[in-house]
Amino acid sequence: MSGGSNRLTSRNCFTCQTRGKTEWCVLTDEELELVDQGKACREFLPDESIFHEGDPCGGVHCIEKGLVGIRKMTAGGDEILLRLSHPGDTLGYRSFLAGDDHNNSAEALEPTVICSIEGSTVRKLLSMNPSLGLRFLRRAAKDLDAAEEMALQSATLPVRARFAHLLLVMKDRYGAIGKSGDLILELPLSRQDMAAMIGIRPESMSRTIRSFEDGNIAIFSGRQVHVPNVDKLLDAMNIPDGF
Amino acid sequence: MSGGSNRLTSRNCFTCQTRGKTEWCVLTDEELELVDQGKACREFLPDESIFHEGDPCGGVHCIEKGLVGIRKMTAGGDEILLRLSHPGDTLGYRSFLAGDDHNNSAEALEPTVICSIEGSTVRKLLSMNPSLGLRFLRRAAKDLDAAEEMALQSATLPVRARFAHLLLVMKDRYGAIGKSGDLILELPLSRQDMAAMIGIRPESMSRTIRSFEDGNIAIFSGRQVHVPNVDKLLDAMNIPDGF
DNA sequence: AAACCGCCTTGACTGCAATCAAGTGAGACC
DNA sequence: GGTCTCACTTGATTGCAGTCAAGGCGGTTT
Repeated sequence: MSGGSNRLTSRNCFTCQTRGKTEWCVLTDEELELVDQGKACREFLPDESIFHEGDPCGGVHCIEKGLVGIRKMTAGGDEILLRLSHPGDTLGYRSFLAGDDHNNSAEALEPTVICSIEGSTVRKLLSMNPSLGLRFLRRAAKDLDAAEEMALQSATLPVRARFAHLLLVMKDRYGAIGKSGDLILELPLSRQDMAAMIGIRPESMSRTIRSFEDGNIAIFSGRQVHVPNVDKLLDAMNIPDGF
Repeated sequence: MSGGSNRLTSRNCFTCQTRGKTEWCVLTDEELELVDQGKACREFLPDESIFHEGDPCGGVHCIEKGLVGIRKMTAGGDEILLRLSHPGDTLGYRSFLAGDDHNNSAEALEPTVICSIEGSTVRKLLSMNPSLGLRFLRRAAKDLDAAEEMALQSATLPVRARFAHLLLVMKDRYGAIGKSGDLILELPLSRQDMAAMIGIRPESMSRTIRSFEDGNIAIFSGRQVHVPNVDKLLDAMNIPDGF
């Protein structure tokens, strides 16, 4: 898939740092051996494509290291960034299970290592070890929740609120608490990718950032964000409604 | 859950008409006996609530008959209709699997019969019969796809396009072909529920309908829709983009 | 019959975000 | 150094959908 400049690399599932936190943690040594034999690992640089919407889906892809953006586009060429995927996340399981082609694209946002597992191997594992399926089921349930939450938001909330929400979500993974209880975010995204995450144009992103700075809600410099008062950010989420 | 006027009724899983098309079709007679014993069936009239957002999720609910709307609301009180669920669909499996409270509400839109299955029974079945989990996994994959499609649409497409898309989706289940190749839809929804499905206000729904009628794209009378030319409806989906 | 209610429609207005158009600044390449 | 490109910003304008307000229509109640 996606023939390109990405390089083959060699990895070992048994010593994989991230495996413990993934769906694959339930595998026995014997089953893991199967994965280790059958996988193919590659390195991707930022902006390199891992797979494209419409590509046939021949298996699943596990992120060992790096950061991946999942994109999806409309017929008209508008694109949104559906979500970010992190080490331990398995990509393409949805399309694989549904037996469809990939219905979205995955692209490295940072230097990334991906281990790809053949569909036949995955099928074998699912029938050998029922726990694996249940793990993925739980994972799908979570993803579904997130997707519905996002649909709800982009259907009902104005841009300011969506952006405030985005920053608050980012806090969990990319935030750090400063000395005086303030919040520092080190975002992994460009402005246009942030715009794509909440489904707006870059110009609107720029203006929204400006308005947050004017209101002292958050100060942006490059990809670093300084939030003096998290409560003000929470307020920005709730402006539209009177409760 | 949802104590109300809904009435108990008695059903038999072994003779259930819809079971063959559901995830439960993989159960053995022995396993099905477990379901049949443990289930509780109730009848709901239109507008009656099956469960509410925030209710504890004690199991899953299978629709035997009728039509159910899945709603979700924002902090501000705005509500959208996420999807319709039909006989054979199992409600609440997401919250159940994730171990959360219900994160959306289910409400009967037509006279409906619901069979509820205890969480403990479901857990037992999932461990007895691995195929059941895989079935639900495939189902979750499909739902996830639909949810992402919807998120994409409400983030990027204008109201006209979203409504055209809705009508086209409705075609599959509620459409019939007229004598001259035209299309007749018998919608199961009020105008305000259609508005809630695409995340707009009833006023905007009304105006959009009007504009479809003015453009001879579709004629509405009550819940019946007459589409003289499906291609025009397809066009309405693609107006925003130039390709 | 009259009053009421919820659903729907219509009109006037407002405001938010898209669009169009320029301009800035930083890094890559020659 | 110079220019090219690309991400980002800013400004001016437009247009779509939300809001507010009023009225119609059908069904039910009294």
